[in-house]
Amino acid sequence: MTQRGYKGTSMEAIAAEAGVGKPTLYLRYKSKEELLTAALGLLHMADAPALTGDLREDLIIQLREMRVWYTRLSGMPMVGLLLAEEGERPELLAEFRRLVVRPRRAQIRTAFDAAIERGELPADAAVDGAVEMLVGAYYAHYLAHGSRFPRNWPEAEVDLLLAGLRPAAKDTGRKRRKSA
Amino acid sequence: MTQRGYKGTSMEAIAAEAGVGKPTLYLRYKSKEELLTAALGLLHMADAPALTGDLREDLIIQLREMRVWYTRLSGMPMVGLLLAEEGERPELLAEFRRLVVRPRRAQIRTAFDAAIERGELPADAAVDGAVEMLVGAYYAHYLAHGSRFPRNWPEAEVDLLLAGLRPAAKDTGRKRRKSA
Amino acid sequence: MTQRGYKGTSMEAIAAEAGVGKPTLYLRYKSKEELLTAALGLLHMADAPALTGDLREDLIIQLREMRVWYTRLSGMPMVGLLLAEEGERPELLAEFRRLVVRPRRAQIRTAFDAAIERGELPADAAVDGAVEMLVGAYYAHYLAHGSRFPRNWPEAEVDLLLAGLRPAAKDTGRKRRKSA
Amino acid sequence: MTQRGYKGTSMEAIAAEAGVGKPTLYLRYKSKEELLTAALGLLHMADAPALTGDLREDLIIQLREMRVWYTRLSGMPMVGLLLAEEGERPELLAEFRRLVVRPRRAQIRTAFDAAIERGELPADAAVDGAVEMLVGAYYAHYLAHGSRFPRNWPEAEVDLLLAGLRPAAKDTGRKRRKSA
DNA sequence: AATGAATGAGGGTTCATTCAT
DNA sequence: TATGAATGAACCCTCATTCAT
Repeated sequence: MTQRGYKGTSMEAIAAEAGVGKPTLYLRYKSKEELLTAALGLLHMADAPALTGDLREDLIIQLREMRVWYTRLSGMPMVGLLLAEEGERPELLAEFRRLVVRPRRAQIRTAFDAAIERGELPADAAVDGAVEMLVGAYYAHYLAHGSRFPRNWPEAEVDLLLAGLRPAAKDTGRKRRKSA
Repeated sequence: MTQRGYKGTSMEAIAAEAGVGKPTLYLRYKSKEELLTAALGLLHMADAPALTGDLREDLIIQLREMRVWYTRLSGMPMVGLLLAEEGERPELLAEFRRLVVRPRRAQIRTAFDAAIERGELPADAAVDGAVEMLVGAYYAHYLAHGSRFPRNWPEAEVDLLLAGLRPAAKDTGRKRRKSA
Repeated sequence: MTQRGYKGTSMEAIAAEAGVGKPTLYLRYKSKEELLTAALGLLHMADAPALTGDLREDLIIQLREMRVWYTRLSGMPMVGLLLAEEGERPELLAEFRRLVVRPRRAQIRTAFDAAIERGELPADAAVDGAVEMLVGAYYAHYLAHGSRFPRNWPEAEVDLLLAGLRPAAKDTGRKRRKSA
Repeated sequence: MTQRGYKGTSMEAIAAEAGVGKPTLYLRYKSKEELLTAALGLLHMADAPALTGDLREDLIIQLREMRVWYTRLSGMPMVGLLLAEEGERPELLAEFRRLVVRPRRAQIRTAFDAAIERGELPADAAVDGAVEMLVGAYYAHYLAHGSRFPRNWPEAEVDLLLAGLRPAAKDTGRKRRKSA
């Protein structure tokens, strides 16, 4: 389903893939919409990885996981589907938010919160904005370049986020220019 | 078209919206695909706004424009469509990249480059990554919260990007916590 | 189907005639072409009638059967369809050759071969040409006069073929002038 | 038109081929049907070739011409079209009969009649049947084998017709077995 | 509980035909 | 006289959905 759009995904195909007859699907789900909503439920995220005690490390891990998750589950085509269908079927996107978007953000926030607790970050750090930039960079990169990411992509993003562009005093030396 | 996915967008509907008969569409476009590709061509971006000489200001203007553009043109449902259909019709996404994604990035880069020239930023600043985070934040926010953005969203994002999360010495005072 | 040309034969019409819905046809046949090809398969010829031991009699029986077959199955419109569509869909004509044309010719040849074996005909008789003239006369008559044939048409054709036009010595008395 | 069936021939194509706009066709012909009927009128046959004084020769010439005519004008697909459409548009076949079938038969008859006059054939020879067999052999051969004819096909057919299969007394030596 | 068979509705596309010029 | 542009109707085909078993 995640590959061909809402209309492009046929009950026939779903039934065939599941090895059952079409009417059987209707025993369990009242309609295609209900079935797809339920199918989203299978997209549970992995449990949060243990925190390492180092914010940079934690964020890199999160980005890596995010990339893996999206790659494995054809996440971007699916997100596309949800965005495209939002006007007609907002529950699908809502469900995705509940099951994927919010949990992922919560995980990342946890890393930030731990850093704040450790005093690594000020208590009023713009955590929400930071989360948005981190995960957003993934979407932006995908949209611009497709599914190929440079190997050190998570590190580069995290370093950039943490240090900011404008060197407050001296360059930390971590920043790199990305090509492409 | 931008609201219902490739399969969900019927020539019938397009024709009706245009106030013409279906065959009339086929006078101008050989197929649905051609029509949609051509439709993407109408999504030209506005010309780059003049640079103000202040990087922060320039970036904020860019983000504001981006938001306006996406809002007016139902950009996110359309991006969704392109992502969802990428597997089947990659030319559509490619065209969108050519017409929208790359030009927008180029505009933003111009602002960064000017800042570098002015000495506001080091010559090796991670401009690509920064661009990706800025525009990505838009996608991420939309995906998480829909089309409603806080009024000061551009400022918040830009400040965060420029200063970074980790205060080099003392807080600049510009950062704010966003409230979801 | 046999009445209106390939393009003129609509799945809708076929479905209606069969008393089912259009999609039902697609359950059994992947496309219109497949359906028509399969429909040709139903045109099996009857088994060869037993040989009588008299060539003239055998040929007359064959021609009679041919006429009945074509009349009953709207054979000429169908042949027309196949000829008309040969450029676009040569498999249809090929199938017809396999299922109808060749078997009929084989049956008629059998009668000739038996006659040769009995010594009624010389071993080098132009059997192929004779077959072609016999069945061809049917097509020619239909093309010139439509589906109405004189009652003694088979006899007249056969006698003419067997004796030839040019009386070798004495008229056999069997030939008759046909009246258009 | 002769290549693609009634429905398969579009006014668009005809207009394009004629180098005019579609509406122009409607100035001259009230409908597609009328246009096609008129188009049949262009299929005039060549004038009858002069008689040679030898029946066999004359018939061979006729068959040769027939073959050339049909080959050049895609006659068989056209005949197919007419037969296929007979149920719906009998005028087309009627016109073809008037313009082509009957004139050709008349020409062939002329050859026979001359032979009768010369005393080469008995006055009551089955001329109609003979004509039918000659031209029919063309159709039958085409139907069975397509547009490829053996080089000596006219001679073989004529000889067979004139002498008949059954040797009245002695083989004339002209008959040949055709292969395929 | 499960399904093979059936279908109404609709999609993209093409065609003969007609306006408006 | 000629045509570019438009269209109603129809065609092939697919899909979500439902019977009948």
